[in-house]
This record gives sequence, structure tokens and C-alpha cells, in this order.
Amino acid sequence: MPELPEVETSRLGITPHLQGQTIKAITIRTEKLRWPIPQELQKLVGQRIQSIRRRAKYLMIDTPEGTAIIHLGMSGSLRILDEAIPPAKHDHVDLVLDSGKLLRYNDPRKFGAWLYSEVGVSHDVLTKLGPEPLTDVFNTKYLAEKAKNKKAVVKQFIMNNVVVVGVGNIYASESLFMAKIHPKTPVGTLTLAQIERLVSEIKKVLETAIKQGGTTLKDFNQVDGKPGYFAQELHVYGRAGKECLICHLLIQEEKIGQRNTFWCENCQPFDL
DNA sequence: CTAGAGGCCTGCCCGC
DNA sequence: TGCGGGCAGGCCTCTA
Repeated sequence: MPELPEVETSRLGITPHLQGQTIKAITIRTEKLRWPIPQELQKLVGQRIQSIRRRAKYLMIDTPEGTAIIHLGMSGSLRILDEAIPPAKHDHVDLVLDSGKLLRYNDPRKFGAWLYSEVGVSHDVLTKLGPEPLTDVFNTKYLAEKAKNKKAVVKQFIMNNVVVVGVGNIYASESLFMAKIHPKTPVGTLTLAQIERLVSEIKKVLETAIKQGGTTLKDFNQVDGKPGYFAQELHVYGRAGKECLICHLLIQEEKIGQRNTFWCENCQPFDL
């Protein structure tokens, strides 16, 4: 479900409710999500929340003692609720706050994660990640260097977390459409101008999606329960067989690396 | 090293 | 109406 814009939307939504609060209790109702939920998380009880950060699609809740690391997987979501509201199905973790509210984590498919790291120590899941797409470190020069002599197709390349983080299946197809690049192009054959466009469009697509509160396809909701509005702006994702919004040719769909990929054969010519 | 497939889970949608 | 199959926004791990 959630890609970077959805995670960032969640971060912006929960931050005002969490910052400065003391954690009164942590309720864990499920032993294992993607990995077992560590008992060490209980060390955060009594700690004051200093900041809520995002790295790739991970959220980090920082306290002086340590950090809770949260990943939403495919179906995870976070809400702020009154403490008295009883948990529903798939409500796996609660962070109970001094304010009488709690942060509640729901995840039907359990592909998400809650992890813990001591203060000053980075968790294994974070150490191998590539640059953030919305920073200056992710630029034409960097991507051109990474792409040099590589045979990987560009769709899979930009979804590789070592190359750049936060570009998931929806925004990969959308960015390639906006950059007018065919998803199957081997990255080593991209021109510098194409790479420049790709970098620029990835940033633009993600930034726009964040402003719209993310993409709600089925069940993603913002922290307050409202949907995201970026779905209305999708040009190719989920539009197989429909007319391209630019040239009216029918949108193509095919699996690339086991993930559905959408493009317009006319706007994104495959020229080698 | 890389690419490709499998696996983790549940819910939902489709076709019979 | 019920049931089986296929599919889903992520990403780690194993194999060749």
C-alpha cells in the first residue's frame, strides 16, 4: 500500500500528536509482523518523544533512550485515537500517550514491521539504503554514475532501494511516463538528458503526491481517516486499456520483475 | 556480482 | 450464494 508519499503523509499527520508526549504504555497484541516485535520496545515506556523522522519508507520515533522504527509494509496504517477506543481486528500495536490519545498500528497482511534501536545505533534495515529522492544527493550525476554500464531495466533500477529509496510500484510507472522513458530501457543506454529528466520527474511526482496526501487506491487513509487525493492524478498506473491522457493511444500493462508496469508505447518510445 | 523467483499474510474481486 | 484462484501499494532471502 504505502509508498514514500503515504509514509510522509502519515509522519506529518502523527507528529503534532506525538511530539513532546511521554509514552505511558506500549501494547503489543501480535508476536510477529514481518519479523518478531522486539520486547525491547518496552524500554520506551516513560520516555519523552523528541522527534518523528522518516528514512525511506521507515518512520522513526525518537526518545532519549532509543527509537521505535516502523514500516507499513503493503497494508499497514497509523491512526491517532482516544485511548478508550477498543482495538479492532488487525490492530497490532498501540503507543499510549500521556495526552489520553494513542498511536494505533493496523496491518492486515502483517508485512510491516516494528523494530527497536538503542540511541546512537542504526538498525540493520537502515544501513544499506540509498539516498533520499527528495534531497540534493539524488541528482543527475549520481544516477548517471550508478547507471553506467548496467543492463538492468530502468523500472527495476529506480525501484532498487540501494539506488534510491522510496520509489515504489505506482510512482515508478508514473515517473517514467512523465520522463517519457520506456520502462524496459536498459539503464546503461539512457542518455544524460534522459537521466536528468528522470531524476527531476521522480522528485516532482513524489512531491506532488505528498501535497495531495498520498494515493488512495483501496484502503490507504491519512491519519485522520481521510483518503489521499493523488489517485486522481495517476496517468498510467492502473489504467491498462484506457486512453493515454496525452496521445489517446491505449495504455500498456505488463509484468516487469513480477510487478505490474504501465506505460504508453507512443509517449514512452522504446528506441535502442 | 546480478537477475529471477519464492515467500511472507489477509482481503477482495472475479468467474464458474 | 459459495468457492477456488489470482491479485495487491514491499522487500527480504535464496538460487542459479
